[in-house]
Amino acid sequence: MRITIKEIAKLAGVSQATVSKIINNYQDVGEDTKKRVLKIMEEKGYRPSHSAKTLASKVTNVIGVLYAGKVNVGFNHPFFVDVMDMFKKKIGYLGYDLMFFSNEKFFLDEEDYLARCLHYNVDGCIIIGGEDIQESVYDVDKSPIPCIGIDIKLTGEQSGYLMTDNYKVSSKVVEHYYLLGHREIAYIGGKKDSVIADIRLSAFREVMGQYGLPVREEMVKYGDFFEGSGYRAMKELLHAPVPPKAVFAASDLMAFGAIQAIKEHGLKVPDDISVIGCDDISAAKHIDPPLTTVRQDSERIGNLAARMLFDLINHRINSTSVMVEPELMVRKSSGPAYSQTLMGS
Amino acid sequence: MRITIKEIAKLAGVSQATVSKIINNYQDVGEDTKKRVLKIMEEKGYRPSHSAKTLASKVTNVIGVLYAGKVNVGFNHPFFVDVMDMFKKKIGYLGYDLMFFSNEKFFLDEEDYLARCLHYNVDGCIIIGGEDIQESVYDVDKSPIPCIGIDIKLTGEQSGYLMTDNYKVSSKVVEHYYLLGHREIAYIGGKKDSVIADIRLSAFREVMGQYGLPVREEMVKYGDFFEGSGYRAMKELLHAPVPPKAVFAASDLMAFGAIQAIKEHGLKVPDDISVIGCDDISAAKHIDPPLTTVRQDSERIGNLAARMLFDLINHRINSTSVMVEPELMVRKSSGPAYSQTLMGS
DNA sequence: AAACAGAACTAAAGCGTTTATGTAGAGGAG
DNA sequence: CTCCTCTACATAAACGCTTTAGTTCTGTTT
Repeated sequence: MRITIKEIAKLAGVSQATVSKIINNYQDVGEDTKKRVLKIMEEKGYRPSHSAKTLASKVTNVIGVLYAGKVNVGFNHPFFVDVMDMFKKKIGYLGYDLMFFSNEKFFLDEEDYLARCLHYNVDGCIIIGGEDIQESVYDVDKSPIPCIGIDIKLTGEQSGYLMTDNYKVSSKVVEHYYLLGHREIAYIGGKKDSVIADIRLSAFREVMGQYGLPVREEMVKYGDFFEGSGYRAMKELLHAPVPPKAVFAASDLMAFGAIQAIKEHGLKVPDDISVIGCDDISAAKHIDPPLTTVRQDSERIGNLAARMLFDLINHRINSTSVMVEPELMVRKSSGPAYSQTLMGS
Repeated sequence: MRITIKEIAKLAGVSQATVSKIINNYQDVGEDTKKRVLKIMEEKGYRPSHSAKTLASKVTNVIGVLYAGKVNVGFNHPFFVDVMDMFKKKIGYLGYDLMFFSNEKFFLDEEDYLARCLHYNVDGCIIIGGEDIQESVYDVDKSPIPCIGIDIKLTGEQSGYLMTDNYKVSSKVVEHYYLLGHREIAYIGGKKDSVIADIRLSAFREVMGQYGLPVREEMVKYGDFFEGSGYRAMKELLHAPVPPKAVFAASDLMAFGAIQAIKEHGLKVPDDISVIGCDDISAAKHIDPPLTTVRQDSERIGNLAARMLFDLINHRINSTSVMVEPELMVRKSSGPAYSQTLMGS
């Protein structure tokens, strides 16, 4: 059936050990035997068995990919997809393949992430955060398995994490609006219990304070990151006694909803009201007007994640965390505070 | 270190075989021993070793995911991402995990897909097509490993494939335009050597013929599926002696480019020129005007792929292929042929 | 010439499972 | 009471690789 080391050894007239050593680049093998054995392997189409190798050596060269959220953000989350794309490239280059664990039932336990990791004996894993984290992911954080979290704080001995500096997300938006002359900014946030939304909101409040700007509570709304909630929040804002002239939505989709609401209200973006989103999803630059938004550096995060995980696995570093700077993509949906007045005068 | 069957067996006072049988639900084990052993496994936190199990049984419960294209479409291809998302859910439910092979160097060979599959001993694999297929994927098609191709024709004994019915893609667009009164339709296709683009174009020609409509060669342009090429193609079309009133672009991004070109030319969509795209990417409904486009049923494809692969693995079916019907998403970018004239009169 | 060192290789145990084969004991048929 | 059939287990080999601890041989040193 399968061509094994044993057969190669027999054909080459050497021992299994020698063949194994050739495969693994040991030094104590003669040049000529090496050539002869390699030739036979080539001819016979020898393929090493991953399971046998793993069983014997305990090394898999496999990285587990865990989605920690209760709702399966899966593949189609714009930010995580970009991160993973880069991560896969980098970690692949370093010699690892990726294992995606199914979210469905597993041996004995339903959502036992650690069990999955131990089962496959992964060399390390990457944990994708998000909202509504399942507690059981922290079991692998605490285990000796090296792991890197994206948008989730891992504090284990062999863990590290990466996330966008969400404080800077808010501060860049506030600064941009401030420079455009805006003095009041409305905020459409994510779910109240979302960690990230929380950081952004408190950063927003803090930075506003630094610029000496007030934050009226009626100017703060909560959505769910999706379009409809942005639409509804904006409707409410438009019906406030003094509607805002500048809005910061914590996701692009909510910003889309907000723009829709503004248009329906007979106003123009950005002439009457400026809107800034967050994420820079691909649609952002195609809508009307092209959306000013905050872009997370997903490439850099994916790249760093791969490198950090590699170093963690090889004991080159200890537990670390890094905050990655976001970038403000200035497009057409944000404009000066008084353009309307100026045009009207 | 690791808790093994052996230890469980010793603790329970039974043989390894008995423990193994309990894990694998064999019938010849007494109820009370079963309970006792399960309890001990639970207490000791026993986790089966995948590699040992695989080595002994030859079954991995792992599906390999192969991207067959030379350019790494990776995770962020809108259509394939949706397909994979559904596929992962379904196949996970059936008890399989997913292995993504890195595109980078591998043992001995650079791009030897079959080697990867044999190395990991996958139970089956899913092959993601696209443009510029690497010949070596057909090695696994021809091998006894069950595989399902998405947008790639696999004809092996243990293979099957799924793709959108690209004939219908063209025919639905032509029919829609025909019903709106259009009699001439311009076509902006993909790369000349792209299989899928080719099917769509010849289907376009054929269906146009069925409706008795002419296809002037100057109304057929080739792009590369990206925005810029759609923009350039449209520019050319606009400068034709008789510019078209209806355009079918073989990708949404090219449609975006075309719309941009039309706007810059001082014309309106759809009043002056109608545009239809293909893919229904998320941005399509957000642009101005919302794009009429053809949607591939990625959920259905992912779902079917999982089921077919499962049946192939378990010898419930033989080689099969299915064409999945696309859906025309009618939005605002396509309108009646003579609206301009009507409005002008 | 004896002793030794290093290079090139081998033997065999071990990794954690599965599984074919074997067997002890209980119960039923004759 | 013996023989047979089940049931409920046990034994041990096998899976394909790695790795430790040798072993053999060649060449150098004293």
